Amino acid sequence: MLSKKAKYALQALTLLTKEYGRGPILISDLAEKERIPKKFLESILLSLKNKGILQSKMGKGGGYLLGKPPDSITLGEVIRILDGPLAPLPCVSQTAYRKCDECEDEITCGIRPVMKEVRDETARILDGTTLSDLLNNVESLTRRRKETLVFHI
Amino acid sequence: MLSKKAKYALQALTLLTKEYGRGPILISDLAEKERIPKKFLESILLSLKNKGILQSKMGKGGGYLLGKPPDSITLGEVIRILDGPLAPLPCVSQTAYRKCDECEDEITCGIRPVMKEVRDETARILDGTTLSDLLNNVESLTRRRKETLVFHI
DNA sequence: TTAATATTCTACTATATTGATAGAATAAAT
DNA sequence: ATTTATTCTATCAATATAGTAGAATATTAA
Repeated sequence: MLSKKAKYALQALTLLTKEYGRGPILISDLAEKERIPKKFLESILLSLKNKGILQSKMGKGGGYLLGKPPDSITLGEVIRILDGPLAPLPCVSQTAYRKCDECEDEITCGIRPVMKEVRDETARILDGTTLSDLLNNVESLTRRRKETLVFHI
Repeated sequence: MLSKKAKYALQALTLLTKEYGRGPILISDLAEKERIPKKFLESILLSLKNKGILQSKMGKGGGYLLGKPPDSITLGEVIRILDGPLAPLPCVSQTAYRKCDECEDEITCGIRPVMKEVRDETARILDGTTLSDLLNNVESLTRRRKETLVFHI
């Protein structure tokens, strides 16, 4: 399961994507609009900043903004920063390989190839989806709902 | 990440698959062979028994055995019992749907369709892989390694 | 029917992770 | 200087994970 940290991050980033190119947004605005505890969001945004996903400006007129174009930021990138590797076992992670501690002999482990496939499919999807895609999703889903509402009047 | 519980379960089940049809195996034998803390394995096997994956026999000559044929037990089934739903968000789980607590409006959430795809691919793989497949993996990997060793003599 | 064997049940305990908060320090703008 | 915001340090509560101890129960066999 995705942690709240990662979920909150994606929510805040979606908002920052919507406002991309229009200057910095306050933490408190993001927190209020997405109903995220402000101090908690603060630490999330800071981690994202330290990894280059976000930029920040201190003082009046300051706040947070995307550190690069939204079509160059993938969900995989963001989730790995907040929740760690996507792989279900350390021994099949591409970005953070580690031997499983219990594992005697990785080469003949029958579980590994299956988990490798899970990690590859997960990475394919999440590394192939950008913040722009996320915003497009929201917009097309919102459009679709409005049409349905009109139809029902 | 898979918990140790689920990993241990799959290791023990692989062994029980190998011995399928040859009567019950002692917890202590499973624990020793797979280097799993015995008391911990005990509780894992009990959960699997309560869900019909395993059968048990008490007393002398007792132990654990598969509750149904190994080609009818999927990894998805086992992992859900020990780690809960496969889905990265409760709102995209097929077997344990719940509304995300923070989520105002699920219908227009841009994250949801992506996570739905992740859960669908994960379920496709894990519900499509059985204990027999796991054992086949081990055996073909072991064969392949032996051939390589011979080649190097 | 008693002893031995093995699972089952109840109840803990330690450690790590998750989700969050408080307050001082620092930087920028006016 | 004052105001505005992020940044840093420290801490905290709740929950989940990993593991342990020991008594209770069921089965077999002598």
